[in-house]
This record gives sequence, structure tokens and C-alpha cells, in this order.
Amino acid sequence: MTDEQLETLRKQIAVYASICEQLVEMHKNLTAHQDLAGGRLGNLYCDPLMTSAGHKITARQRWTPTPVQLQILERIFDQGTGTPSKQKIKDITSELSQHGQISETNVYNWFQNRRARSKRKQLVASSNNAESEVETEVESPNEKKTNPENLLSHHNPAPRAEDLCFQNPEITSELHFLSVLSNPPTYHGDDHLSGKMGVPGNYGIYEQAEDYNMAG
Amino acid sequence: MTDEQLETLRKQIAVYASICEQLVEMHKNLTAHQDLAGGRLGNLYCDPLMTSAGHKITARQRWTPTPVQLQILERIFDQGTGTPSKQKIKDITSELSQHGQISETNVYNWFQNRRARSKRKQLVASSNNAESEVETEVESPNEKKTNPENLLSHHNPAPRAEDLCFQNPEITSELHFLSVLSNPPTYHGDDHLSGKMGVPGNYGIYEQAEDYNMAG
DNA sequence: TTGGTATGAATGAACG
DNA sequence: CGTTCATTCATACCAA
Repeated sequence: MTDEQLETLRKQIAVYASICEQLVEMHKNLTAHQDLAGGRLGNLYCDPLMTSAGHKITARQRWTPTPVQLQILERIFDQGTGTPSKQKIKDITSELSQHGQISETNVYNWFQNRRARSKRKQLVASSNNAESEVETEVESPNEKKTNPENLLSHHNPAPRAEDLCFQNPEITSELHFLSVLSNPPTYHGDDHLSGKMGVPGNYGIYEQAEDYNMAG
Repeated sequence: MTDEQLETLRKQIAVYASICEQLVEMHKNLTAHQDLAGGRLGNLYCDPLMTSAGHKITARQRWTPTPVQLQILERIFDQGTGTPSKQKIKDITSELSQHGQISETNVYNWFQNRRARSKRKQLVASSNNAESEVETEVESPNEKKTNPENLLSHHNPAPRAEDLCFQNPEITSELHFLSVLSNPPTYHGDDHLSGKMGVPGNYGIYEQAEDYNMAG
């Protein structure tokens, strides 16, 4: 079993997770207020699932710069050219392609990430490493970029399956079993947060508990 | 990844298939009695896990569209109305708020981003138009770009999972396909398994090419 | 194998 | 509008 195949399976699961979630929504919708209209789920749209083939499954790996490429990239980055233009990107890509597979996207992303990472590193370093418990829960409405530690912003810790409330306990149990398994290998998105550990799990296929601060 | 885990994943998919079937059944029953009903489907999930944890779910900093919302947005986007008017934005927002927290700003940004990225994708695709596979071309109607899916190219123009047709009885066809999967033949080779067991032409739920392309 | 970390990639939001 | 930033997610790689 290769990783690609495994990943394909994971994505399959994610697809069905999504389907199930939406089905559950429909079901709840129907059972909750049977006389209360508002559901247009029955006659909504329906995207005919394309039956076209498409077997580029073996393509899922992300680009990994070779040492030589990395060296060149670092050198260019250190030259101060913060944001290479499109043409520059092409140039660099052409240059690097002599040392391995690479694309403009890779170069572009690399610079983006590189810059962001440097910035964040500096910010965290200059700020302070002593995280106290007095983190202000209020996020600056205008400068949310300056408060990397307040929100306990690990991602959804709860497996989605548990969120599904069925009327049938049988299904619920099934989902329970599911959730255990669908734990992805790892996840640990960010380390810039103060001191809390991210919770592994959560494939994040769908969100439902969104409570953001939206600016009109 | 071992074979046992692979087997477990298969079981998981099978379970999802079962769940979907039952949900479809339930939905059918409910919709049969009432021609079309259903109340506002809020996100009134009962999440025993989170509540037991004690703390509230962390609010995200940025809006993340739910699958349903994405589906609707994509659909509207594909309708050609490139620049939704203010009123249109309001309308869409109202519509989408039935499926999760959202604001007009989100909708506006989404369309802006969507368009910009489509454009850029198109641009890059034309520049890197090296070769063309004849796989999912049928699925790229207009601006979906004719991406060169070479070996290393991993992005697919396929719609997301939410594009799956589930609002209609036609979901049964998907489930049917699924049942095939849940009956895993032990003979599966390397490429065949992952190559054909996916939803046709649709794997990525979140992954999507953006600016440039992963050329090979 | 399992768990953690580094980092490539996706995307909502903001800036000009 | 096009470009860039910031945040998050997912995967490659490494350590135990």
C-alpha cells in the first residue's frame, strides 16, 4: 500500500464525510420543523457528478526543493529581493529547473512562505518568549496580526462524527467508530502560539461552528 | 501504512456508505410525507465532546466556507455573473447564512479572490501549456484551465466534494459506486486501487491549484 | 510505527 | 482589480 493510495482513501472518506454532514443537515432540517418551511434542499441544485475518468492519483506529493535549489533560493532571498516579480519568478524557475523539478508556483510559494516565516520568527523573538496567562482574549479588531497567542486557536478538536446527531443510535455508533479511525497521522499546524498544544485529529473537512468576527 | 490500516480505511468508507444510504432513506421518507418542508437549518449540532471539554470552541479568525456554502458560491460563480452587485451580494449572503455564519464581506471577498485566482490560473496555464492529457478535459468548461496534469502536477480542476449530487435521489448512484468499494477485492494492484476507486475525477476537497501550476 | 516538526500549498482578507 | 499578507492545513521528513 503506497501513500498515495492511502491518501486517496482518506480523501474518499472526506468526501463521504461531507456528504453525510449535509445529509444530516437535511435530516435535521426536516425533523426539526416539519411545518416550518424554509428548506429548499429538496429542489436545490444538483451538480451532476462528472463521470469523467481522471486518474492522476499518483500526483499528490508536494514539491521538495533539492539542496541545490534551496541554496540558490536562499541566496536570492538574501539578496533582498523581497517580492520577485512574475518575470523574476520565471527566471528563477528556469534556473532552478536545471537542478530538479520545479515550477513557478513552487518558487512563488517558497518566497511567500520564506518571507512570512522570517517575519513571524522575528516577531515572536522580539516580542517575548515568556507567555503568561494574562493573554487578552480580546483580539485587536484592527490589528489581529499582532496577537498571535491569545486565541486558543487550535483547530476543531472534535471529530465531526460526534457532532452528527442522529435520531438513530445505530448510525451514531457507526459514526463513532468512524471518528476514531479518521484520525489523520499528524497535525500540528503552528507553533507560534503561546504554549498550548494543538489537538491532533480533525481532518477539517467541514466546519459548522463558525463564530467569527465579521466586519460588515 | 500497513494493509490492516488500509483495510480499516475500507471499512470506514463502507460505514459511510451505509450511513449515507440510511440518511437518504430517512430523507426520502420525510420528504415523501410533506412535499417540501424543513425549517431553517441552523447549526444546532449537539456536540457532547466540546461541551464536556468545558471551554467554548475557539472562534476562528477568518471565515471558512462550509461545503454547502462553497457549493452555492461556486455555482453562482459559474453562472457567469462575474461581478455581483451589492444587492446580489446581500442576496447571496442571506442565502448562505442558512448554512453557516457568513457576512457580505465574506461573499464579496470570495468573489474577488475567486475571479482573481481564476484569471491568474488561466494566465499561467497558457504560458506553461506544455502538454495536455486527455483526462478531465471534459470537466473544464471555461476558465477551469486546461491544466497539464503531468506526473508531478497534482492539482486537479475537479470540483470539491460538495459538488457531489446528494440533494436528489441520484445520490443513490454514488452510493452504489460506494458499495462496490466497500466490497474490496483483495487483488487490487498498486495503481489500480487508487486509480479507480476514487470518485471519478474528484478527489480534492480542499486542494486546488491557485496561482501557478505545478509544472513538471 | 508513532509522534513531532519543518515547510509546501491553499485561501480569506487587506492593501495599492 | 490585481497583488500581497497572514493564517491554516497537509505532507515530507526525522526522532524515538
